[in-house]
Amino acid sequence: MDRIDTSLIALRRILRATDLFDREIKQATGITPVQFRVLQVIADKGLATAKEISIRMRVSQATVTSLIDKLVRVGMVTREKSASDRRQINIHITDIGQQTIKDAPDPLQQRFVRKFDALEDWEQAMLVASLERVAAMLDADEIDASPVLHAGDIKHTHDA
Amino acid sequence: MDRIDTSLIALRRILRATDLFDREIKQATGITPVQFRVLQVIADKGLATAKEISIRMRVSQATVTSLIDKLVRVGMVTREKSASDRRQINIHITDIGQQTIKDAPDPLQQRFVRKFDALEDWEQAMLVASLERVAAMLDADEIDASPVLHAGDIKHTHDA
DNA sequence: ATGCTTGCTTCGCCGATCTAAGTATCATGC
DNA sequence: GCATGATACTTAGATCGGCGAAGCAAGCAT
Repeated sequence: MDRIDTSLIALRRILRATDLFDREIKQATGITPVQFRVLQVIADKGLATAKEISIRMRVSQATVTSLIDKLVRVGMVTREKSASDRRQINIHITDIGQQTIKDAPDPLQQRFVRKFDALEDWEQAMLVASLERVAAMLDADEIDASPVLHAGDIKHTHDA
Repeated sequence: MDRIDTSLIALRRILRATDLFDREIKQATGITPVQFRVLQVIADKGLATAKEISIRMRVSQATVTSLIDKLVRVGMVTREKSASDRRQINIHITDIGQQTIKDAPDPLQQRFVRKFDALEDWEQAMLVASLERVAAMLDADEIDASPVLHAGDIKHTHDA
């Protein structure tokens, strides 16, 4: 088996792993991974408009509306008309929502951090370099700097 | 320490890139990414049973049935009862299906292969090692390299 | 004031996914 | 040989995420 195959298989394993972690988030939080992501986006600044969310998640506003509906229903966010522009709706995260994010285990990252810490220094350096390399290889050219990822979005890190 | 953040960000970029490629597949092939994956699995050996597919893709058989239905409808695969075990249905890929895969080879793979080939030998070796390492780090423990994974195998963290 | 634009919701639809409940077939034990 | 149970698949019915089109409400521009 050549290197390319090996690499691709490893990549798929990585993707699959994130996929599995999606399911864990669902278990842990009671909401779906997608809804959780919305919650994260809102939590990022404490509030957000539907438009912002739809852009960051690259889905339609219609989809955002229905996702917000669900989060409102379980009391994790609230809708409030913007004072400055009454067309806009500010979506605020509630204490419950905040707590949900805080309690969410985020196993993908935890696992990664734990194992990463255990590596030798040179190995860490190699991994970092390699991951960046691969990311650069795969990145579409026009990707903006603030990715919001699927797969439950590896959170915690204030990404740049 | 910053290496972790850097790594996580790179990981996100990788995941995001694959997400974008999903959409490209849809565009290029006319079928959905999921259906395309089914097609790939079948193409892998020329034929497959529903059971095999459901295991490899980690979805229920019911899901596979409906996906196969769609591929049959567009003439990319055919169903044929197995001679040896008449409970089984062998799903064969048709010329059209074959052509679809050929014409729309996984763009992720394409891009990766192209860039990978351009790397120095030592760099290729490093990437392979690193990707495998990361995959191993992220893989749930009970999930292993090769073949079988049931949906039921996925452990949900009760206490850990 | 009239009309265009923007932000959000509603509506009707589809795809992927699941569980539960079938149907058909095989494999075993008696 | 046949009843019992396991296997392989399909059907039925549900939920969720997603979309586009149409609608409504509020700003903006001329």
